[in-house]
Amino acid sequence: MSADTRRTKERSALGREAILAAATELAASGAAITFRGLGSALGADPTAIYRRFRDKDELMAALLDGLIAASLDGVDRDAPWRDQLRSGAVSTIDIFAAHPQVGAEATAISTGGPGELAVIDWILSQLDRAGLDRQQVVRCYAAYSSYVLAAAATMSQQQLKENEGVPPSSWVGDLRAVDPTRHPALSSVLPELLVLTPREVFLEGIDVLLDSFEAIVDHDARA
Amino acid sequence: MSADTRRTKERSALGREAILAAATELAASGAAITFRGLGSALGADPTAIYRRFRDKDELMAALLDGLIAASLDGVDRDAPWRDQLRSGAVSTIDIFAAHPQVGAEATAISTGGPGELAVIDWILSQLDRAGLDRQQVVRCYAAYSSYVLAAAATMSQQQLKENEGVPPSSWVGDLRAVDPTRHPALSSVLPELLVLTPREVFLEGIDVLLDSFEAIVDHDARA
DNA sequence: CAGCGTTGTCAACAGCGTTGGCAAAGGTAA
DNA sequence: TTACCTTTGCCAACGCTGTTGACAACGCTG
Repeated sequence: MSADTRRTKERSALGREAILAAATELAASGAAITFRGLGSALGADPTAIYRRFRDKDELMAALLDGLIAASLDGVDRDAPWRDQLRSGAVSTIDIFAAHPQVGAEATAISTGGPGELAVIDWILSQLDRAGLDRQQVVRCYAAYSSYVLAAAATMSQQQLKENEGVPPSSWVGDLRAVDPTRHPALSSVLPELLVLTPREVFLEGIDVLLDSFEAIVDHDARA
Repeated sequence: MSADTRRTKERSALGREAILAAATELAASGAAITFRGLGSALGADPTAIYRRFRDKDELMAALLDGLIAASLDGVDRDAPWRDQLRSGAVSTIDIFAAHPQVGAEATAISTGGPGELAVIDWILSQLDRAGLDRQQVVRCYAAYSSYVLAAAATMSQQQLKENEGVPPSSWVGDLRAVDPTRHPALSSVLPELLVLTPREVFLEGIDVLLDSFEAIVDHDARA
């Protein structure tokens, strides 16, 4: 209404941030992220988005970068390194599960955005604090980040399926009809497998990974 | 031509296996898997595929199951457990990288097919051979399989991007413009990070994971 | 005032998965 | 043989998607 609120270059209501905010909200609602849906959510023409983003890939990358950045917000930056890395990982998959479309449809792993840079730097500094040398910092960073990102993306897709009506089956599919003679090792631990949820599976992996990091630290401290 | 070649029920050239073979070949060629493209590759109408598969998800799941099963073929089933698990993991990501469309477009992690069952049983029996008890077998299986599958799917997408013309950038995006004051830990190990390829990153993760499994075995043997 | 770059709108295109109707081809029984 | 019925492949069409080019309205600058 009043012209006071707008300053230079604020003539357009459709800035990058407005679009990203609407898209994030859309993703959180569980709806698919489409140009037409996004346009109607913004009260604007769908193609107006092309004035801010070259194509959908760029939009999804920016969206993904925002999610990655948000995964750092819940982390206590004064906690021990292991606690920080674990809570960051948990926070990541929770945010991805809350915005399934972004994680599932984002084709690129690397966003190249500020959020990704901040997270990379944070992971590296935690591993440095742990007492690892340069080479092992890189090695452990690679294992940690590829595991967390890949698992988060995977869980996004699984979450999508559940939202679409597919019943929350066991994370390992339908195993009720497994033949004990053909797959003895499988049928022997079947009860334990069936109760696992994808989230628990992910947490197991993270703990195994962090155990391994600690073992490296201890081993080096001894030498 | 001659009617001798066909026997009972061979009237249709479009069995499930024929479709899957054509789709696998199509995926190996790098082309996108679409009903129309698959139809022309088969010399048949695209919609004929619907007589064998309910929808594209079912087709992709069957395709994925075949790839998973194939990842076991190159493994020496008499080798030590650690060598088997490592070569199985490498074989998995190589096959996924060679058929990027399948890994990238397959929405479901779990195929429910015979290939998946065989691989699950194989992983579990290797971990059992390693000397782990039931609970730890399940725990390590969860970490291993979720890591391998998630990383393989991720590398499929990355491979897709490269095939489409995106230059083979560093696995962690464009980091040349990183500010040392804002991201000190990052810029300190930047040289080591930039030379990493996605494949190396994956292998680092696998070795870290297998190290961790061995540590569990040793720790239990001592107690 | 005139000119220019920016921004939002509109119609349209090609591609995708998917559906229902229809015709031809076996197998089976009278 | 004749008649039927199920299976199988073809065809046209639908609704959805991302994306493009042309066009009009706007604010800034000379």
